[in-house]
Amino acid sequence: MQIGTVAKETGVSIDTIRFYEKQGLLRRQLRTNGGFRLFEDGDVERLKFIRSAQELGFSLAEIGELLALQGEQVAACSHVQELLESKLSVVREKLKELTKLESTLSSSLIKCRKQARKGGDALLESCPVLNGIRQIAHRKTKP
Amino acid sequence: MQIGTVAKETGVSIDTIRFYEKQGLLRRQLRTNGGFRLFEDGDVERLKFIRSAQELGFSLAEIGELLALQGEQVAACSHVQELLESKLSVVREKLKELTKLESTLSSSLIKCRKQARKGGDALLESCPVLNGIRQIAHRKTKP
DNA sequence: CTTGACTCTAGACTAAACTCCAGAGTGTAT
DNA sequence: ATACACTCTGGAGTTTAGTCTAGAGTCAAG
Repeated sequence: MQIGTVAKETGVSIDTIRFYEKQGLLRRQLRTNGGFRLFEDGDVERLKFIRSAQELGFSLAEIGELLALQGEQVAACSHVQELLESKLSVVREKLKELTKLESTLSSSLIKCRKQARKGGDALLESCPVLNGIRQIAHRKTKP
Repeated sequence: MQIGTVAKETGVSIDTIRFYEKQGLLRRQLRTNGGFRLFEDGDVERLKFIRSAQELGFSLAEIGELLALQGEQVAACSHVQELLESKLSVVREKLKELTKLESTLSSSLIKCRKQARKGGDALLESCPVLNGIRQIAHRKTKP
């Protein structure tokens, strides 16, 4: 498979694929005699993994670590265990924050819809969401 | 109030305040004869609003929209609603994937602990996972 | 009036994560 | 064997959200 095909298959641009290779997220590829990179299915998987980890808010550097952890062989090594533990706590922290955010947003949305159904009666300062954010800003008044 | 005071009060740096002004998130401030910016309580509120909206995952551009909407009560709500809806769906998608990752990582960790209890800590040097991470770390050691 | 803390501007710089480009070479269908 | 799509490299440019700098000016106190 050459780079254009991989790009189409993963939705990751050619430039980005080369960039990832440079960053060490993909191994240096096999090449044709002429120097064209040759990819296999594993590389496509890897790219997809990178993309989804990214959507979860991991940086490329972190994804590099995660990729290293993806190896099946969970080694008998306490350092690895530590690493897993810290990654996991990061993930759980993110989960918590996102959950909080989800509920804030969805309750705002409910208020917003309610307001919309009421029609244009309450004009002044009527958007509950904006008011809500204002309140948050106010609550956090700290030195 | 001058800029340093506002910075202290909001936790937003002086540079950042000037940057926000340039970006149109704060109005062009009144000035002293000498050209020093003069701020009022409203500006502090606005900055706090910006900060909390940011924590909810809004970009500065989006925050600019939110701020602009504060004047026009009627149109505001429906536009805010749109923003909210799209934010919310992104957040929910992330939550789903993060949950998946959480379970992957935690099951790896369980395997890892099991292995550790079997007493295989001797092979620290040959741990493939660590080596992988070391390589990345090495790459990142820049001149 | 001088000091010292503060502020001004324009513009350069940073980090991450791409994205684009020129100019050259490669692969393949006809 | 030539056209044409594809790929190569190194390096420059982009975006977001700031951060930093130099060199000049301002303000309040002593």
